[in-house]
Amino acid sequence: MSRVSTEDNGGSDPRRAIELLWGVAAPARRGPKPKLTTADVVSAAITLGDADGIDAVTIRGVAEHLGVSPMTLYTYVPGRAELLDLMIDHAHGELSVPEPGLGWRAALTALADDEWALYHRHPWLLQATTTRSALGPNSFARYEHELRAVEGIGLDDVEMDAVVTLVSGLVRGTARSSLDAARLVRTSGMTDAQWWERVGPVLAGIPAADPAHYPLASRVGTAAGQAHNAASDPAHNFRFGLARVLDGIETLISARSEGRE
Amino acid sequence: MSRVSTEDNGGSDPRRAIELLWGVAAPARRGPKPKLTTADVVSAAITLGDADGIDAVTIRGVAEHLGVSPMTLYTYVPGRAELLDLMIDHAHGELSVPEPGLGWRAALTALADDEWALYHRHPWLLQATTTRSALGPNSFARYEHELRAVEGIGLDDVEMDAVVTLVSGLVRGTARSSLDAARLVRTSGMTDAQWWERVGPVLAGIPAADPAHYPLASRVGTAAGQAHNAASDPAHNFRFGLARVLDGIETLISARSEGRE
DNA sequence: CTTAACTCTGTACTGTGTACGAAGTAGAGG
DNA sequence: CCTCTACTTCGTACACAGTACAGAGTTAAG
Repeated sequence: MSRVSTEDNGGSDPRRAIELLWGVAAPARRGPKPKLTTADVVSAAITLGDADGIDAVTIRGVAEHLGVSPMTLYTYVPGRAELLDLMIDHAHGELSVPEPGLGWRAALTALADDEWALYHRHPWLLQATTTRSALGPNSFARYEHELRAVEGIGLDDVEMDAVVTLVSGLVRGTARSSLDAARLVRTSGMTDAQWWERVGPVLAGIPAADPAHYPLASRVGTAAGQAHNAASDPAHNFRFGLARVLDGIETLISARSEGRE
Repeated sequence: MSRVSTEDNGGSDPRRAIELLWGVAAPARRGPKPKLTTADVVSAAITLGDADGIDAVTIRGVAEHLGVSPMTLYTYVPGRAELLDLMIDHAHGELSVPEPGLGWRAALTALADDEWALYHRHPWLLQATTTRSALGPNSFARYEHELRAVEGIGLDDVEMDAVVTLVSGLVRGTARSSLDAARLVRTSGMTDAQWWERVGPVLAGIPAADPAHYPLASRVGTAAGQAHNAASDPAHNFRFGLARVLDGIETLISARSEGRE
């Protein structure tokens, strides 16, 4: 199956998974010396994922990369799902903390830029579901830093949570488009331009697809396409979206401070 | 593999796929009467997807549901990837057109609500990648209607495109969280509350996870959790996010009209 | 009637996660 | 030192994917 994306865990024992995330494993008291560590496995998996996407992160693949038989990995990791969770939290450890004293707008921008870059370094991050597995130390720390950026600007706790979730969601969404587009170029071997050269004529031969039926779509689509030199420009969508979202947050903050004065 | 999500096409012949999307297939001139139509296959696939997610949409499963052998489907559809594309465009046909004359804010809200509902009716939509396959008639029509909502309010073409992409991206992102959360409850058999009952004690036993290390995160996380009666509330995130985004767009529109006056 | 196009299907190949059980290793208890 | 037992490693095997291929059966065109 030519598969490409978000995968997730079934309902395995959460205890073991959390202990692995936080690195609290009682070291083995007996038996042969392990050849590997859980960290080795995670790091090999990340190498594979960076190179060829989440689908390349197979038990067999990781094992081969480590020079070990597939079943050996189950000593270090309960299963593939938990391995993905470990990869995710590990990658989030690469995120840097924004300089303090930046002001909420600059701080949120820095966080967003950093996250955007992270997803582009590790595209598989957006191919794996996070829900409920954001319980690792690095994910916790990230949330803490995001909140710090919007603390003391007149929002209540629930609003602070909503604001950082909103910004983070924007980054995830636009980065996802960006990565999907890049992957499509790779897998299809065609750039956007080449693709349209192939597809344009086919579409032109279909009466129902006449641009006259979609006047706005064809005008605006063409304009946007020319402005960006591509059918879509996720980086622009990211910057544009962030600007709008921050403006919207600003409006909220103003409303709150007016209400109090 | 316990898989859960966005999948996509490799690099198959786009011509056949587009002809299927637009329904321009030269009917067979010879041979036995087909038992099925492509529409039958698509509709069976959607039934399966609605019931059990994208992973339930297997060639074998769809074939069985239709009472034919698996290989038979390849007469109607080039492969699984193209079947997903057809499902996507078909589902987008369910979207309604907003009443005309609503004003951009109400119109965008109506579009967003409609899309939000669509994703909840057909959760598999967000498990399948759309990029470059948004070439079907219903996807085209949708883009046209979105643009109509923001026409004539002082934005240029590139901005109009960016605005509808932003709103649509917000819906996709928040809906995705919503569906991921719902699926997790289903697959794990635990509600959010039950989950935290299991996980809380484990986390409490880990020194590094001491709330004191994450003061803001624990305060705000707790507050948000209590306010929503759940660890996260995607529906609230959707409404909150949409309000912020629309405010941000309003700021842009004001800036544009001031600049021109 | 012949032929060519078309539908349908059984078999088979590759690749996946992982359950199971056997084999080997090394510290703990005596 | 010997034995036990926890531990690591790994070969085999199973269920389930997508789909390539080849053959059999069916129908309209010439």
